[in-house]
Amino acid sequence: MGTRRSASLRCFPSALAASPRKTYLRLPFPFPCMAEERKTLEQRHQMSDLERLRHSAAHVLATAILRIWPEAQFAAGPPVENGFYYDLEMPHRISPDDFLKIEEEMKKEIKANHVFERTAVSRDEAIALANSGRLGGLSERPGNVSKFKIGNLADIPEGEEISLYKNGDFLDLCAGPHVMRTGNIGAFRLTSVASAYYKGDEKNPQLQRIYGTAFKNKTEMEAYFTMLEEAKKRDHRKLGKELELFCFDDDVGPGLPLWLPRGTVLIEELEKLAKETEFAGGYDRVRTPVLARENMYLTSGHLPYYAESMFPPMELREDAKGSEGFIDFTLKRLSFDESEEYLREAYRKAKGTHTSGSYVDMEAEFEEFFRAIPEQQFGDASKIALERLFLDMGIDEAKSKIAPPDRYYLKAMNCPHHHKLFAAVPRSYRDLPLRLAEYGTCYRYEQSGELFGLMRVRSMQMNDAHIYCTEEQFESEFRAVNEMYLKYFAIFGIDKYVMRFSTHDPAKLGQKFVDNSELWLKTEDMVRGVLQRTGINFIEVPNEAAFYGPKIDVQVWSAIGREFTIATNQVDFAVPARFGLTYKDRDNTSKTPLCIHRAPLGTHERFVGFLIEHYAGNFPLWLSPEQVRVLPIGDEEPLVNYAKAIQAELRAAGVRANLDSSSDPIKAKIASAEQMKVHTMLVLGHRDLEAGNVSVRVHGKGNLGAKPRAEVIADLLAAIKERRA
RNA sequence: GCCAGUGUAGCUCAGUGGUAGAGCAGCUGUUUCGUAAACAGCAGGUCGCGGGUUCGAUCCCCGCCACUGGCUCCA
Repeated sequence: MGTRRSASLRCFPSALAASPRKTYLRLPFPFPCMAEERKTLEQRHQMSDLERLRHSAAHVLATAILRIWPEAQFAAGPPVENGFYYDLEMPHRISPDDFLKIEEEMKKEIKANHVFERTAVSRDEAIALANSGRLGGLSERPGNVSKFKIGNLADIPEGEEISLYKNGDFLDLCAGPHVMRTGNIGAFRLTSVASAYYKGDEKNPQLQRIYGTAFKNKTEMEAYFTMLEEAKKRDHRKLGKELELFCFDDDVGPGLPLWLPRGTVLIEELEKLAKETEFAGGYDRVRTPVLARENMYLTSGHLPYYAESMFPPMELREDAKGSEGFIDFTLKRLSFDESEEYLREAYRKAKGTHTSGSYVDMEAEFEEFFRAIPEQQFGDASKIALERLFLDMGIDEAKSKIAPPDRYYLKAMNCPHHHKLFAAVPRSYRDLPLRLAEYGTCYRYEQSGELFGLMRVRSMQMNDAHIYCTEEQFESEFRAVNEMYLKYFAIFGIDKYVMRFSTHDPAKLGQKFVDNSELWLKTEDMVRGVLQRTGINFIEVPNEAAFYGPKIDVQVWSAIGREFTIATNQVDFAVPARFGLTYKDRDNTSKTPLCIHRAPLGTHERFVGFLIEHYAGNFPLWLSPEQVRVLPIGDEEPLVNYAKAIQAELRAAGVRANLDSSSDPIKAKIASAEQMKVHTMLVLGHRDLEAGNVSVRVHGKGNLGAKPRAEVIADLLAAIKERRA
C-alpha cells in the first residue's frame, strides 16, 4: 500500500482549499521555488537574472549574520518569487529588531564588492570542509560542524559536480549560479522572520527563516513595496470589516464566517449569476443535507484517510465504541482476506484500550501502525506486531464493549450526496448528461494555523455541480464547462488566468492512480483536445492528477497581480463505480458514467475574498451591496417626499436603494456614502425637484450632473441587467 | 498542529505596578445645507479568558483562547 498521501483521496476541489499565501508565492512553472525540491542543473541554468541576484543576496545575508553570530549554522538559502530567504539555526532568536543591525553588515559586504568565486571540489573535500565547520561559515569553526550542509551534500546525486561559492570570507556549498560581485545587488531589504523545518520535513529540526527581497535598483524595489501597500489596502479582511460584509466571532468559532447583510448580497448575486448560467446550460438544481452517515464516506473512500480534515463525528449512541465499518473498509483496502478474523479481533482489542480516546485519535494511531509495516512483510510480521501492541485486553472483554455506532459526519464535499441522487432513480442513457448543481455548504476541519480570512475557512459554500455523462458526451460537456469559466472571467474583468492541467504518472498506475492506463490516456487526450481546440490558456503539469482522473486547477490574477487558485475542474472515472452508479445503455447493458466535478466560482467565501481585492471593494453596480443611496439636501417635506418616491421606484424595480434622511449636511451625507463605497448617489435639491431631475454622483467618478429622473433610473436598470463592469 | 508576534470602547489606536484615555461611529439636542464630514452634550470598557507574584495587576510570570506572519497541511 502507498503512503498516506498517495492513498488519500483527492476528491473534489483540492484547490479550493489551497492557501493563497502559498499559491501566489509559487514561481512560474516550470521552475520550482521550493527549497525542498532539489533543482536540476537544467533548472538552475534557467534562473533569471533577478533570481541570481536574490540568491546572491541570501549569501550576503548569511555573511552578515555570521559577523554578528559566528556560531550560526545555515541550511538552505534559495530565491523565491518575491525575494529570498536563508534558513539557519542558532541560540539567538532573530526578531525584526535585529534587521537594522544585519542590514548594516550586509551593506558593508555589498560595498566591499566581493567576487562570487566558484570552485569545484570532490565529495570528500566538501565533507572535510563541513566537518571543520567551514561550510556556511566565515572561517573554520572547530566543534561546530556544518551539519545541515552535510545533509545537503547527501542530496547531491553521485556524478554531479559539487561546487562551492565564496564571497569575501563566506564559503558555502552551493550549485549557483550567482551574480558576479556582491556590489551587483542594487537594493535589498529584510522583510520577515518565520520558522521552517529543515528540508521541509516536520520530523527535522525547526530552523529560523529570514526572508528578504532584493532588486537591481532602488526604483524597482520601491515599486514592489508600493504594490504591497496596495495589497494591504485591498486586504479582504480589512475591507470586509470596513464595508460591513462579514465577520468572525469567538463564540461561533474560528474559520466560520458570519455574513452581514452587505456581504450576503455579494454571495446571493453570485448565486443568481450561477443559477442563470447553469439553467441556460441545462443544469438541474438539487439540495442535500449538510451531514451524512459514516458509511457513505467509507464507500466514497474519504474515511478513514480524510477523517482528520473532517469535523469529528456526532455519535447518536453513547455506548458506541467500535467501528465495524472502519474494519470492513480497512480490510477491503488492504486485502487481508486470510487474516481478516485476526485483524478484527486485534482492532477490537485496540478499541477497548482506547475507550476514552476519540475515534479520530484511535484511527490515526491504527493507521500509523499499518504504515510502519512494509507492505511485503505484512503477513506474519503484522500479526506479531499487532499482538505486541494490542496485547492486554481479552477478546471477550473487548467484544463486550463494542456496539455498532450510528455516526454522522458534516459533509466536507457534495459529491457523495450527489452520487446518491444519481442512484436514486433508474438512469438510462437518455438521462445523460445529467448535471446536478447545488450551492452546498461544506465543513472542513482545517488546522488552526491554516485559517486565513475568507480564503481558508471551515464552512464554505461551493458553486458545485457534478455532470454525469458518457465517454462520447465528455468532450462537449467539458467544453461547455470551460466556456462557462471564460464567461465568468469576462464578467469579472479577469484578464489573466491559466488552467493547470494535471495528468497521471504512468509509473504510478495502481498506486497513486487508478489502474486503467487506457482510460487515463483516453481521458487525458479528450481533455487536452478540448483545451487546445478552445484556445484556452493552459499548461500541462505531469503526475499531479487526482487519483481518479485528470484535473484542472484554475488560477486567476487579481487586478493588482496577485495569484489565486479559485476553482478546480476534475474528471472522475473511478468514484461513480465505488458507488455502483450505472445507467442502461442502448444495448441494454449497465454502464458506469463518467463524472465531471466542477465549481467555476469555487467557494463563495474565497471568491468573494478574491473579488474584494480585485475590485478594492469598489464593486460594479450589479454586485454593489448598496447600489443607490438617495441623498436629499436638507429635510424639507417636499424634497424628502421626492426622495422617498425615487427610492420606492428603485426598490420596486429590484434595486438596492437606500435613503439618507438624516439631518447631516449634504457634504457629510456624501462623505459617509463614499466611505461605504455606495455605487451611485442620487443627490436631490430644490433645483432637481422643480425640474424633475436627479443629480448623479458615482463612487470614484464624482459628480456627473443632473439628468431627468426617468432616464437615470432606466440607465441604472440597464447597467444592472447587463452586469456592466 | 509547530515557531514567532499581537490582543485596551463598535472601529482605529494612545497609556500606566495604584482598577483607563483620544478620534471616528452611536444616542440627544441645535444646525437646513448643492457634491468627501456643522456644533454641543451624553453614553460607552471585567484592558481576550483563567491562574500566580504583589498590600495592590490592564501592566510582571504561567496556562488557555483568538488573530497576524510563516512552516506543515490542503479531498
